Amino acid sequence: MAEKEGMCCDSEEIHEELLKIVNDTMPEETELYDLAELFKVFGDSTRIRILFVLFEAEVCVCDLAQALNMTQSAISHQLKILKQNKLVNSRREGKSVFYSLADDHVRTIIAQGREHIEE
Amino acid sequence: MAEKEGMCCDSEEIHEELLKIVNDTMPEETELYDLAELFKVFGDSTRIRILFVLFEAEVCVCDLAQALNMTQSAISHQLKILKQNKLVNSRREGKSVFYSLADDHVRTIIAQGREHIEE
DNA sequence: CAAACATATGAACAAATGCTCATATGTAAA
DNA sequence: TTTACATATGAGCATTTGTTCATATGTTTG
Repeated sequence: MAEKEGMCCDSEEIHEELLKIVNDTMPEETELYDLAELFKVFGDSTRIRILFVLFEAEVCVCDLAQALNMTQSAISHQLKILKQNKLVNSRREGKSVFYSLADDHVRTIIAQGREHIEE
Repeated sequence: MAEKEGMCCDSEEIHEELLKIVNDTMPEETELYDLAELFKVFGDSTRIRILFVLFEAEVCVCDLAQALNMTQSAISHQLKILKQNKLVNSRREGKSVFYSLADDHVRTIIAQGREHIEE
């Protein structure tokens, strides 16, 4: 067999097999990107805190800002990201907009995360 | 009752109740930070791809680099982050270092993420 | 309609992030 | 010990990200 560029670890069979398995089981490029994008949303403590508030109740923007002691603008920007990624829903009631959790995956994902860091 | 600074939405009782609930159920500052830190790790498609390879087998660094068509250095940097957050373990065998999944929370978290984006 | 309130949004800026490049460390073979 | 291979790591750089500030949009009330 001709030498292959980039071979390493002195193994040859394992590479082929590994590459085959990876090709078979690795999700599509776009799914990988979407997955990373989703977790990026959970990767900010402000958004995590917003979600913890929404675990308890449906809350309007200014209440969120007050509960988390942050600017209305900062909260609003983050809510937009949460909504774009379908983690929250919004409902207008008069001048206020109330936000709530979109589905239970959010709870599950965060619960698993907590389990992990508690070891 | 004296007017409170920062009141909003023309409600008063709800605020107090909300703030109480939030104080009771919101995790500690450090846990929130750690949680966000953990999800940040999942929030990069390179690291996600590494994890998908490790779902299938214990793999050494250069094989990972080859399978994902990336630099050894880039992979090594990301593996360090994965290891710091206890998502992977490593084991030295001669010149090579083999990486493997640390525990099943990783699988669960990613599985939940996939479910979410598939709606 | 105008004024007040609640929310959304664009620009700007500082901080964090991921890759590359060069090089250091660690291990095995000659 | 020297050489070669596998991995780790620090510095530098371009990109992304979260907040602030100013302002726009949307809604209710006077």
